[in-house]
Amino acid sequence: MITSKDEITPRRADRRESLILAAFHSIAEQGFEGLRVREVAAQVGINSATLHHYFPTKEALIQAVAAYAIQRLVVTESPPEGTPRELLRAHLTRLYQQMQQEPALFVVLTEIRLRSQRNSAIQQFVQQQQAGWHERLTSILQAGIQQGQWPADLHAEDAASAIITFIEGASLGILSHPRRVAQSIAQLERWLTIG
Amino acid sequence: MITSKDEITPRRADRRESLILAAFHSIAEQGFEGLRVREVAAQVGINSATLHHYFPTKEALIQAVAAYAIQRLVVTESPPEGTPRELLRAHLTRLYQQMQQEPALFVVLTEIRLRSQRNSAIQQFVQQQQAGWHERLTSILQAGIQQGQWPADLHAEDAASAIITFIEGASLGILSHPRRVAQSIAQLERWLTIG
Amino acid sequence: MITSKDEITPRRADRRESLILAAFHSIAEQGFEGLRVREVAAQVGINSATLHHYFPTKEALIQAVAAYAIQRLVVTESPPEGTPRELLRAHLTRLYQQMQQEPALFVVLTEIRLRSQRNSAIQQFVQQQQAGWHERLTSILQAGIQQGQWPADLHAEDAASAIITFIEGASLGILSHPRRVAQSIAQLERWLTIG
Amino acid sequence: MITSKDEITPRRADRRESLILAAFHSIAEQGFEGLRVREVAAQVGINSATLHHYFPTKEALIQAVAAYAIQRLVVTESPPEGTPRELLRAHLTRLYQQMQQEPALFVVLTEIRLRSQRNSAIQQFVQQQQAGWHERLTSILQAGIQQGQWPADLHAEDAASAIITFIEGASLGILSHPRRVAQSIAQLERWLTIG
DNA sequence: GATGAATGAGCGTTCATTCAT
DNA sequence: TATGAATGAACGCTCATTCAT
Repeated sequence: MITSKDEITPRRADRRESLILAAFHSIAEQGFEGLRVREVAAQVGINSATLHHYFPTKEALIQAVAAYAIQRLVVTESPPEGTPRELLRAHLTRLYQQMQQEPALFVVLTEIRLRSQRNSAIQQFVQQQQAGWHERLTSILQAGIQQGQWPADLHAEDAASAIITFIEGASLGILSHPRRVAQSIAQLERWLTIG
Repeated sequence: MITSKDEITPRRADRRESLILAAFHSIAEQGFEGLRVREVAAQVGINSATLHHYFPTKEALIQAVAAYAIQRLVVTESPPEGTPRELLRAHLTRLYQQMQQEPALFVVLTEIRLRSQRNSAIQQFVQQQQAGWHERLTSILQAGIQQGQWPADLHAEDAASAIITFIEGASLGILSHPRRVAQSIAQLERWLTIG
Repeated sequence: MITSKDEITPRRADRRESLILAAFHSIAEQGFEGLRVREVAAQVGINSATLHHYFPTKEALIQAVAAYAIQRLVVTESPPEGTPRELLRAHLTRLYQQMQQEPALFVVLTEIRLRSQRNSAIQQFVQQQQAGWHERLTSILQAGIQQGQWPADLHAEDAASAIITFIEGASLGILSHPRRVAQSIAQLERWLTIG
Repeated sequence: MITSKDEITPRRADRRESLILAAFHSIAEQGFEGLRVREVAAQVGINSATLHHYFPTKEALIQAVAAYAIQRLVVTESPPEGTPRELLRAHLTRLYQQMQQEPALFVVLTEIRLRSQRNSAIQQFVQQQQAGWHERLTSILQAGIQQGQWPADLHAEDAASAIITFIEGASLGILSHPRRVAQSIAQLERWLTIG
């Protein structure tokens, strides 16, 4: 027998997620500047006072969106089978595909990156993600160097940093300059001799 | 002999500039989200009503800041003497120095880039600047290819795009991840064989 | 049994009405020129932000006041028993009594008449009311002519127009020239041979 | 020889008049609500600060407009030749013609009438004008009664009041309901047996 | 007399948040 | 949990008026 109590928790989680998604899309379309608690609540079909039962403050909602967006960008997933070159290629390809399929995610991520400079809670998310991402890229590159797929004088760490910097630049350009981003990715792959 | 009339125009221009600068720093520190006309006016020591004497609306002030910031980032300057490699190297070095000396400019530029996706007036500024920048990079690279400084199979346009994408990523990281940006730049210069 | 739900709507309606009344009196005393939403809200004992809970804009409040004032001036009521002469007499008497009892209503109505020249929403209210009023007056007069209470050569329409014009002039004078209005009404009734 | 001093006074008077006219038209189009000192000044081609050399306050300008408008409506002019009936007929005809030729004057006069209820300075102008007007109408009517042009039981004073009330109602309707005003005037003239 | 610059006071409106129900 | 009502604080902006030049 299902009591109402059994349902409350999943319902609560569902609604939290709906609110995060609604906020996410608001930010994608109007930036943090245009984010309105009332609007987010309305999109989910609830009163804005009710939203505060799920997120005590607007800031809490924003943090949840930040966590959600960052987790959406899977850059430290468990590596599938493949040589380092294949892994790196797959990594970039996957990111670029995601950029094309849901540019909104990358717009939001850039908003978050900018906001992280003034918001320590968000900064932590970002730092963590970037650290893991950098580590993973470095380990792929180092493995490749050891296997002779890249020259021994390639700086694995620097190249990892460059890839991240690059992807962040692409995130910023994907919506307004998609062609430039495509060219950039192609060039990056050539430099990494995985093109 | 200096009459009062001679001074009136410069004074007005001065105050306009002061307001733009104050707004610029507000945006650098708090983003567009945190930009308040009262605060900007106070920073300059005037009443907010007086600010509207110089900028009819907040939006006009924002556009002036955008124009100012974009013009500060000189990426299409008349080329100094040098070979294409030297030119490109100087270009990147100069940008990186500017990033270190005034990271605020790059933070604001990123804010502007983001806002340009929702503001057509700003979008025009950005488009124009990016077009000029891309053109200049391409011409440097093509000249270098012709002179044999870069392999003939280097895609000048793609590389130019990659450099821009890259610098935009660096702009986003310069404040919170300066080390990563430094490594990235070093790697980019190696890829461009100008390191 | 009265549930809270039963009460919510009347409460909301009550407050709306209170606000309309407060705005009405503000207009009566200070004209549209002197109407301040903060003041209206304060008169009702609420924050001005709360007023916007009931009326999204000042203009919406003004329209509600216009509708209220026009509806207060009942000039197209279902006719009570009586001959056309009696009806017309009762009509004028009633209007004059209302002028004396609540001159504020007529002041506000004049403000509305003036504003209707620049405000199409209000213009509609006014046009509708005047059309209905004119029609009713005309039908009373025509009935009277048919019954021989007025000479056959009386222009029912013209007389109806004259009565309306007359009442509007009286509305304008009732506060500052009550004696003149009294004399005017007396004279009008004599001309209509109902005095 | 004409010195600049000789010219200053007439120039000053001219400019004052221009400003009054500009304010008059502003009020006619937008009411007192929409009257802006800056706009009036701009219409005359001067700075709003300069306007304050001619009228110390907005209120002073408004009073000047009130005086101007009231003086424009000549209702106490020295009587031309004619019988009382002819005089009264000419009086009404002239007013109606003026209404058709420059309805703006009557709109402004109604604004002034309304404002006079809250502004003692304007109230004086209005009272004075109305007193003179009423006196003149009464004397015409009384003369006519004495000469047998109107029945002896016509109340001269009441009829004078009625005419004034009537014209004020017509002023309010001339712009939005010209047909109704025309019918009203025709009816009034019939009642006065001057039609 | 004329003006550009400046301002204080105030305006209508917004919005995240609180609270009684 | 859900909400309508309420609010304080603030926002961008307006405007008559003042003042130094």
